[in-house]
Amino acid sequence: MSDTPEVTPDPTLFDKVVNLAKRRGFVFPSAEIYGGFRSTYDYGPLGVLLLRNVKNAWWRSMVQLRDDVVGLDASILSPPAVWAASGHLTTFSDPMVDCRNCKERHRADHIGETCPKCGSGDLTEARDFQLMFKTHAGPIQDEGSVAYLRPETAQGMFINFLNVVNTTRKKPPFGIAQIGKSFRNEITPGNFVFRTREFEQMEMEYFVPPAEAGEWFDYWVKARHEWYLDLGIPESMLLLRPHDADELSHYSAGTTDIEFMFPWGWGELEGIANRTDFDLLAHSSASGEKLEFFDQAANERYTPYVIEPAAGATRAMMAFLIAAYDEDEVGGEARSVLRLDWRLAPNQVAVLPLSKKAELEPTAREVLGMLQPHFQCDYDVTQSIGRRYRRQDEVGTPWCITVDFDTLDDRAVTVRDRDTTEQVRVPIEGLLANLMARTAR
RNA sequence: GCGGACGUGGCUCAGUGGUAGAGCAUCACCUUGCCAAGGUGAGGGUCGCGGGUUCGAAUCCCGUCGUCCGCUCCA
Repeated sequence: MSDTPEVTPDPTLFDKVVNLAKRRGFVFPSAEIYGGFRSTYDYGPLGVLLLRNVKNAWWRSMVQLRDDVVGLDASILSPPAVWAASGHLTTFSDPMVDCRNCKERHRADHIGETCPKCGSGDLTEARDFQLMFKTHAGPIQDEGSVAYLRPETAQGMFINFLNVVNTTRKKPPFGIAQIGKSFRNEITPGNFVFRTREFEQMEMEYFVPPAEAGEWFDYWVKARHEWYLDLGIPESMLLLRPHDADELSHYSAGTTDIEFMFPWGWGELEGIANRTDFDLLAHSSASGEKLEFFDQAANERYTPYVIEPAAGATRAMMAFLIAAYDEDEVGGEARSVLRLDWRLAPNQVAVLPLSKKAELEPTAREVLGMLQPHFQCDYDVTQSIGRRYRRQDEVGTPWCITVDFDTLDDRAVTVRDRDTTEQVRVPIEGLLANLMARTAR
């Protein structure tokens, strides 16, 4: 913590971004017409595009651009045996006591007969806090039908370790990547989509020979840090924070968090953990299957160590939104701009006929049809062109294409850039090439 | 789960016991035609939900749901 950069959180930013997200259709509270449902959010027309782009960027960097990582999409419902073996059934269940005097809550196993804050002995009975969502698979709700919603996607990778090894010919070092929903009964969800009970993870389990665990750990910390930088988060808003020994989770021999300067302070985006052989050994002994790798060259059998970069997709989306939020003044008027990387922007291109007059529409639709196979496009004819540029700025659209009356004669359109507001006249026939060149940065 | 604050059209808010308002936004028409122009008109709220007090409740009381802040918790 001593090397924490000198960056100050900006609490007003939280309201601005949350308000923008709601007003422009990124994120809505779930079940809003019924009064809402705590800690759940729905992703609207622009939010689903942004979130999907975040996940696609992760998948591209972790799977598509590598030959040592393969993908997986495992089930969310799973039997108790998985969570008994992983340790979650015990460590995700905390007996808690409340102090009736000062109202503080503590873990029963962390305190004695008295409340550490006020010294009172007037404590409630220990109550069990089960942090996993429990349900029943099948219509009969008895003990034999108990199932859990996964609290992390990681176990899906571990229990499919043999399946992947047997079907892909991968050898350590190699990884299995997965994006999907996880569920935790957080005691205190909050800060918008930062901590929710239902959330989306982007996790990768990288299996390595035990002797190489240290160097791969460093490799992934660096690689993941660079991913956020590459997609536009300033270095000053990111912090690499190694965990102290006493805060390590039950499976970890070492963890480094990538934290982001949220409006309320530093918050975790991603944790890179050395899970050692904890999980494979646990499932091995619980299931009776040998979750090992046989190294032909060395003629030896071993249980790989696992380096895990585990990121929150919804948190990352929020971080990109906050980092991209900007305001500037045009002609004395404040305007807000999302300076999102084009790869993340909900819409990359907006096609805007200069006027609502009918003669512009066929050409504008022709341009739209030409760009849609390559870019997510918006099409907007309502109100003045200046207002439409600003609407697009506010949701981060990098490029606007304006079709005007000259276009009908010269077959050229105006390309307007979000960040520079510069305009260039481009022939329709060269438009796609012009835009492609803008994406190559 | 505890304590505090709060909940009025899509957004920001005014209205503190007498039949719901403003600005912005949205839509239509006219006008304009490259950086939030103007005009006219329209739609939209049983005031989070439920109950109570009262002749009468957005306004007072109780409950509940949700949001924010602080605790507790946080793989």
